[in-house]
Amino acid sequence: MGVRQQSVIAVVGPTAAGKSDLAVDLALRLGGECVNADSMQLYRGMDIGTAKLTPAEQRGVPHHLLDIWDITVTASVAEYQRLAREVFDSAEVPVPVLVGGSGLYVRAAIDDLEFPGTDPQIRARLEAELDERGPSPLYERLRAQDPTAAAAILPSNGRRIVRALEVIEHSGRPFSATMPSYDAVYPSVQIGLEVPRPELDERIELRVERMWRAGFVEEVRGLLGRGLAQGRTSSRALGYAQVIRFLEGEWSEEQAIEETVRATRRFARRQESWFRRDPRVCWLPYDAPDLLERALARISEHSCA
RNA sequence: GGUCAGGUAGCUCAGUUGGUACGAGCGUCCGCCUGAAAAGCGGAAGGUCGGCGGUUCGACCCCGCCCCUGACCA
Repeated sequence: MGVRQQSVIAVVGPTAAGKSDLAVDLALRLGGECVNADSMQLYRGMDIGTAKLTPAEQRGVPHHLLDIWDITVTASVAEYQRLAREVFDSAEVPVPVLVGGSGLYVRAAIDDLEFPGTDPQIRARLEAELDERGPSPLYERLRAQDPTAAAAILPSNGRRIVRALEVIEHSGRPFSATMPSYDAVYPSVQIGLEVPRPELDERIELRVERMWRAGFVEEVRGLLGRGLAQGRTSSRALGYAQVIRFLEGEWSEEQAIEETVRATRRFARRQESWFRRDPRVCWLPYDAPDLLERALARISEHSCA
């Protein structure tokens, strides 16, 4: 991995805060290019429900890592990390503007995170066991094999227990469950967009309604014909999961809308708590009239005073 | 006007045959997060049990009156 001279600019924050637009503004001013850090916008065909910028909205700024995965493939942070770093390292991208609300993806791109590999066989076996017996026996095993990891993972979190056991078995080494410190491999300036809760909640509701008016249900119907329901990651995307339940007759359309709003708000809270934790993020009010100038100022300071 | 059902956490509702409300789901707040991360997981705060009076050592649970909601009858 190369070490850049020029910082990576990252625009982070909760969903519906206006990250994409600010990223384009920044790219235009800095002669940069956008790099997507939104796990769902990586999928081809998931446009309306992920609030993907249209070509017109991209305003001529090149966007990387959009539409690169088929909806049937399972997402992978490690794979994303490789791709993002390829872009960062490319000479043709002078100023990368990383933009997206997937916290882990942002960190995978810029920070010192190493993913210890995966083994489909082991994974499948552990997952089957989780299905049959629940997390307890798996957790007991983890406690015996890697007490440190066990201490950091809750006994009820089957998913993380499985991954820890997978890593131990696959790599022969303990699963280091401790969060790495915030060591950037790529020098970066992170701009966080801050939105007061009531406004954020309202924006989310409006955005969901706008998606429906824009033909979200039709988009999902089309994707179902291309295997959306089989996509392990894509079928669980916010809004998509809810529309699927509507189309399968389990929920009314009203219910699907309400649930999408609710789930999106919950997600936004999780995003906030993820990004809040990172001391490097420079928070700016999303509606500041001079938002762009302030963001540029932070970038040139290269710090968050 | 009468009869019946009901008024318990922000919301929808459990529950106590009288002894300090085991409440639940949702919502809210907070947190965790290394190959599914728009996923997965955890914690906390919320109630003078409609009002007033009575019976009782003691009432959210019993009695009376009142207020509100819904259904039905006139």
